Amino acid sequence: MENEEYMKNVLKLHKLRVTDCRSNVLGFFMNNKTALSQGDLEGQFPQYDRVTLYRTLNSFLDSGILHKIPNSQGVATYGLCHETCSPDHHKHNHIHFKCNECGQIQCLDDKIVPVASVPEGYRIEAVNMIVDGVCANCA
Amino acid sequence: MENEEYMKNVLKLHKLRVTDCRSNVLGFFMNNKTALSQGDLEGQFPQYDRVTLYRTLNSFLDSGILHKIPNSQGVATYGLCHETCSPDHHKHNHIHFKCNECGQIQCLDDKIVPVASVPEGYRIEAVNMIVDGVCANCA
DNA sequence: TATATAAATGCAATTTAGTTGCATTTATAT
DNA sequence: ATATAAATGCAACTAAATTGCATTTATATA
Repeated sequence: MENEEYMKNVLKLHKLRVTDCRSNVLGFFMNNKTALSQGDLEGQFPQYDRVTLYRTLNSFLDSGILHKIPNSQGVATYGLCHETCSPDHHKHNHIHFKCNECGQIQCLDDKIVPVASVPEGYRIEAVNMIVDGVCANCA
Repeated sequence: MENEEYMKNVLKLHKLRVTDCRSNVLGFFMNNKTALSQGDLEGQFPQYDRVTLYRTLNSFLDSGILHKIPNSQGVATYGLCHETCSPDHHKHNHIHFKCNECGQIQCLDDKIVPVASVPEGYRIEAVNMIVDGVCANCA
């Protein structure tokens, strides 16, 4: 378990009120190397209402603590923002990796998304790269 | 409207039985430059049951006629496979573009996904690149 | 061309993910 | 210490997708 004070500071820095739910959820993300879903939170924190967990995720999204990871449908997954993100300007130029064996989704924070090419007249606002395969643990 | 015979041949080539629903849905995809969702099909084909449309999409996915396009949640969208795909080996090395104005999702068939880099010991099986921005029509 | 059969369809019901409204509780600025 | 704006819990609801089953249909083959 990470330092409780540290969680509080992160929340305050993002202008969020400090509550038990937020501190614990943030700590869970910090101690996890993988992306997490609403379902993961429900499993970990039965003491909090589903709706509260949804709203916690959304407040973290809005404040730039988490980013949503695109996938091929199903459940939404979220990853910690390691770069400095503001609500309306997320910068996630790292690659996301989904292991087809264990199902876990990771942010490859040190793997930069390569430059994308689009047709004449198109404007790029964000680029996401999702790699599917087998992680080192499962290989 | 495309040639009815052509649709039938495509279905037969993918070892699918030829039905009205499948021919019409396939034709709709062929005449559309953009990716389509279940909802798009329901709007276009009120004569078919929702469940039938779901199953049509899934049979097209399984047989390699369509591929699923990753997104940041919401509804699933599907695009025609232009390369030759088999059920378990889809090759979609083109970039997907989502316009934030009109909401349409396109397969940029001639824009190749650049090479991804992953950590030591990771194996790559598929790479998806999704670009968000504004298309030429909306710019 | 007729027919057996495996597959596709339609309908009802269910599951799962996510959202909304509202009363109550709580964090925090003063 | 307290006013108040925000967070929580609960119930109800919406939307997306799935499952089971009876009926219909495509198609292989006799």
